[in-house]
Formats: sequence, C-alpha cells, structure tokens
Amino acid sequence: MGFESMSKAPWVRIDKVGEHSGEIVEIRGWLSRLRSSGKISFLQLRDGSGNIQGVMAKADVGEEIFAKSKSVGQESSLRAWGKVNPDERAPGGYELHLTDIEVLHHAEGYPITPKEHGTDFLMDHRHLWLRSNRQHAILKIRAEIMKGIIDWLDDHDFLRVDTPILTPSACEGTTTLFETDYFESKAYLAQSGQLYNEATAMAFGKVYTFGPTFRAEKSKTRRHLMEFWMVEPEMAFCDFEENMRVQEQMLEYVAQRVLEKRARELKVLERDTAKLENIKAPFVRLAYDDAVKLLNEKGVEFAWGGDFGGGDETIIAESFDRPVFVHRFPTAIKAFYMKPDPERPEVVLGADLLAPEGYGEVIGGGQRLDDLALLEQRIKDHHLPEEAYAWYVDLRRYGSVPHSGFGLGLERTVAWFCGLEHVRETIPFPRMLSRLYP
RNA sequence: UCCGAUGUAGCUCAGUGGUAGAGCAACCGGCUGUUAACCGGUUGGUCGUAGGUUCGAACCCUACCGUCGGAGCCA
Repeated sequence: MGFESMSKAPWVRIDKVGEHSGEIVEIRGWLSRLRSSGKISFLQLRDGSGNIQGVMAKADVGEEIFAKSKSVGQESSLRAWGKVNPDERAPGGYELHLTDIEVLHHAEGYPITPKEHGTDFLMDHRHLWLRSNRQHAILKIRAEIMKGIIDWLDDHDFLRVDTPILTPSACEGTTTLFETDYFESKAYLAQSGQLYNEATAMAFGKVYTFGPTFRAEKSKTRRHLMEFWMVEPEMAFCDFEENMRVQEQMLEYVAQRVLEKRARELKVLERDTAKLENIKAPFVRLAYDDAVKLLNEKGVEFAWGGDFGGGDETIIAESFDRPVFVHRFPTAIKAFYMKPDPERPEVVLGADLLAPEGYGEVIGGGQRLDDLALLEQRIKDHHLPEEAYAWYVDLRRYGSVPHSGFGLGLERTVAWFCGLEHVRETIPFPRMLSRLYP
C-alpha cells in the first residue's frame, strides 16, 4: 500500500516522540485499546517501539473524523496524525492530540482481550500474544542478554565459529535425539556443539558457538524446552579454574548491562533487581563433596555418587546470596569427555553453575580430557561407536593441549533475569512436549 | 513412562442429583480525561469423548482423550 503523505508531518517512532514535542507527527502502528465517550476518545497506539495514547476530541476535529475513531477494532492497523504534547498523566510522558486517523485494516474480534487468559490459550495465540507489553519486555531482555554475551566474548578475543545442527550421531550418547532422514541415511539434530567446538578451538584458540540445540527428552517442567539456545565457548590452553573465572566475569557483565540498559523492561516485569545486583564475581565455589554434606545437614537424604534433582539444586542455591559453582562431580555420572582430577580420578574437573531462586543449572562446563589413551578407553567404557568419534580422537593425536569450555542455557538465563515462572515465555515460539503450534 | 490436579459460552470461572449461570469479549445505544473506563440492551452452550447407575446426570461410576504441575533426564 502506498503511504503518500496527507500532510508534511514526519513519520516518527513512538519511542522518539519526545524529540518532536509540540510538533505534528505521524504514527504508524496498531490500536491496542480504545476507550471513548460521546465527545472524546482515547486510542492506545503501539508501533513496536513503544506505546502512546492518542486523544481525539469531537470539538477539535469535527463530526466526520471523530466518527472514524469510534469504530476501530482492537489491533486494527492505522496511521495517526497529531500534536505531541507533554502530559504528566501519560505513562510515557507524552500524549498525541489527534487531528486525523486512517485505518489501514479494520480488525474484528481480536482474541486476546484486556481481561485474564490462561497460559494454554495464550500459547495457542502466541503469534498475537507477542504484541503485549509483557512479552515485549521479556524478548527485549532476551535480545540484550544475547548481545551482551556476544559483545563480551568478541571483546575477549573469542571467535564465533558456529557448529552444525544436522549431525551424524550423538555428541554424548546419553540423551535422546531428534532423528531425521538424510537422503539414504539418518541425521540427528544437535544436542550440543561441544565436540565440534573442541575442533575449532584447536584451530582458532578461543571460540564460541551460539545457536539452537535440540533434546528429545520427554521433560515436562518449567525449566525445559525441546528446542533451546545455548552459547558454548571453548578455550585452548585453559584449565578448570580459569574456565570458571571466564564464566563469572561474562555473567557479571551481562547482568550489569541488563540492569543498566533494560531497567524499564525489568520494571514492567516487576523484577526485584536487588537479586540481580548480586550477580558479581567471584561466585561461590562448592565442592560436590561439600554439597552432599550441605544437603545432609538440611535433612535431605542424599548419598555420594548421585546426581542432584531440581529440588536439591534449589536447596543448595538458596544457601548462598549469589550463583554457586558446584565442582568435582563423580566421574561416573558425568560425560565421557570430562577430565578426571589427576589427584582424585573418581571426580572430574567440571562445574555446574546453579542460579539462585530455584532457576537451577544455567551452565555446565569443565576441562576436557586431553590424553589420547584415556579418551580411547573412556569411549570404550561408555560403549560409544569408535568410528563416529575418530575425528574427535584425532584432536588428541595432533597437538593435544589442556582445554576447557562451558555451555550456557539462554532460556534459563532469561527466565532467571526476568524472574519468570517458566522458560516458555523466554523464546518467541517455544517447542515443548505437547506444543509445536504455532 | 510414573504420580497428582484439571476439562462448563470466544476468554476467565461459578454451579456437587431436579429449568445452563456471571463477568469480560463481540454487536447496538449513552457518556468530554479515560487508562482492566463506566452505564443500558442484544447475541452467545453437543457441560472433553464414549459407556454405565438413576424417574432424572455438568454433578455419581468406568474407560479413553486433551491440558497443567511434578518425577526421571538435562541447559
């Protein structure tokens, strides 16, 4: 459709109207809500950048134009012209005194009304729900976290080298994978870029991959999605301790940046920002052995050698005022590529980062096994197909070095920063056990 | 896969054996400062599905299906 100007008024984004105070401007957007009386109507307008209230008085515009304002359905698209007026009553500080509107498309029966809705209904209408203020706040914070992570890594000499999504086999062999046809053979959707990262780290030194990963586990909890985004940095010549320092510095930077740049969005979500101020290095370091003792002291029956459940993680995390690294897990419960502690081979040089407030494990990482013979042995012990891992073993054959890395789950981090009940709102179109639509 | 909830109007819910209800949305009308606007009216139902008990079932029983939460697994 053509947008030939009805006037000389400039088209302005709502978040920039303050630069045009007192001037006539054009807004292009959607009607989020309409209230009207006999001689005055209030049009809540949004254009993706913000919200502003347009006010139209019959006495100012006349019968004909005023009539147009009374028959606009919720979420109709329109152009609106009016004078930008500072007003103390307006949430954004400005109102638009309308002189005219042009409805581009009349919407009728918009399903998401100003009243309450259940989550399932809203998820069925996710394509429309994204228009709400709350979803805007969450997804803007998501974007800020992603940008913060990327900026920090790029500024610290990491090279983004993304890894494949279609893979020939399991990276870890333990979890369920989504299978798809790959011409005459099978391919699997990647559950981690980890092993490929080790190859690119040997090529470029410090690398990261940032993209979607897939788990076909039938998990039905507030912390799980079938498709989620993960950032996975990997560093050559990096030991277990340095790896944790990188993680805490990166997270501190991202948290402080979100607090600074997305204060308005955090307010929309009514987030207690004091909880986020605490995301400062150094984080707590708690040996697995001590975590077991801590659980026992709190009355939880837990034997050395087991893995923590969601409830256990919450108890551990709530014992501290900042994120906690739980390190040196039993070798038997961790992946084959983790490096055993040379002084205590029954534990590995790995650490999970537990977020406070019950958000659980947001990072898993550690030092990788760099010894050729031991790696070959562990692949046998885990009954993994040797041919499939030949290239991975090669990395220990040609210039093996100590190296470490980690994977941070984006959606859990977003849920944590935003203070959400469930990760499903942290991604535009969540993929869950019983949801593939829209 | 297991455990526990739950399913009634487009939405959120009430109704626990005797005529199917409310608020909101939609539609019509009224109102000059609303901001989950307000006031009056209209429209709107295979009570998840299939069987059973009963004179009579949204309600009691059985099975199945869907959804939600949790466990396991993980980020």
